[in-house]
Amino acid sequence: MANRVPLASIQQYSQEHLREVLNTAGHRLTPQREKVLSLFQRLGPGNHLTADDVHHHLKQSGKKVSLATVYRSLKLLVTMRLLDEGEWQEGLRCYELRQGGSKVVHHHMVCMRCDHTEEFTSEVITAASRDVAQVTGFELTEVRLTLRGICRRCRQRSKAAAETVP
Amino acid sequence: MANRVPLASIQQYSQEHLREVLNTAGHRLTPQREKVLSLFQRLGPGNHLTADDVHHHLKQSGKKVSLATVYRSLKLLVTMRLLDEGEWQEGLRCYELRQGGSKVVHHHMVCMRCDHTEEFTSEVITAASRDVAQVTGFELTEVRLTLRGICRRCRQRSKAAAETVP
DNA sequence: ATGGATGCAAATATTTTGCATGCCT
DNA sequence: AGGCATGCAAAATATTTGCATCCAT
Repeated sequence: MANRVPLASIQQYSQEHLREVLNTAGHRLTPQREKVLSLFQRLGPGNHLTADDVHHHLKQSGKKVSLATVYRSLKLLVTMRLLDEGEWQEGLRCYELRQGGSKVVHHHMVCMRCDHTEEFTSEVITAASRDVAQVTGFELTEVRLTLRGICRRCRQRSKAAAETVP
Repeated sequence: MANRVPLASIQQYSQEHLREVLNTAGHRLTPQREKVLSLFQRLGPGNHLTADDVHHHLKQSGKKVSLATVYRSLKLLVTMRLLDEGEWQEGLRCYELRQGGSKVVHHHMVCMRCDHTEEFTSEVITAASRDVAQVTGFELTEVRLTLRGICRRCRQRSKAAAETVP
């Protein structure tokens, strides 16, 4: 039987595609930009990295890219819609691989206690968002939903603690 | 006929209520904290201010609160659930008055061209969020949805421009 | 060739913190 | 009174920018 590769994680942009995206917008595909993006691809979708994280990861892999360039690259890759920017952990500006060009919308559920982030998709929410946008005459580019609360694991943990010390 | 006051905007916490909320959590109601919060109440809900904005506004009103204290107050008021924190304009950490203690959830629709922000509510989205949370065993505290795109006004403006120069 | 991109370091901007003093409870 | 809160200034972070040099197109 052939190896199975989860469809959802096939998100490798070919170098050619990357070059085209950048060139079309008057930018260049430099080794640094490639390194930054391929880091996100290596880690897979759902990983949230700060500029500093990216810088460290790259340094550890022996691929040195200056922090300034990391900042510039992240900003560019966001405007190129290859990455998404968000603040998932309190006060940290993070980046993640963008999923299939605004087709696959995914949302986040963040535990305020342990900071664990789960992702999910919801047709209902996407549809509802489209409706709202349409009524308002808004041309929708991006739907981002974040649920915050306490995850199952943390709830059970605190429940157990409460029962131990009644 | 008596004066009409839009119900939705009655969001003035009394000093007593404030004091109680803070004291219960072991904090104090200081003039500074009151000033910060009352600024948000003066401007009304739907206003997004950075720490620096708050500092300036207060300074202009003759009420001086040190920037450090503004930072400390904002952080505290967020944990007290009196304010909400978010990044609506690219790269700016902003705060706004929290609406009716997690009962009235409101979402944001941000125009990427003119940065104008509209707010809206959606029962469908709220309900769907609750469902997702329940299925996952997640105790939901906060639902935050942000739609990004181009607002009607900007779309019309660019359409008009396109027609002028065919 | 040539203009955008990078690295470095310096400049800015943002946020946090130590400490003496003040003031809410 | 006692301890949390403030102001100030300094420190720690985070992000941007000027400029000489490099390199993708």
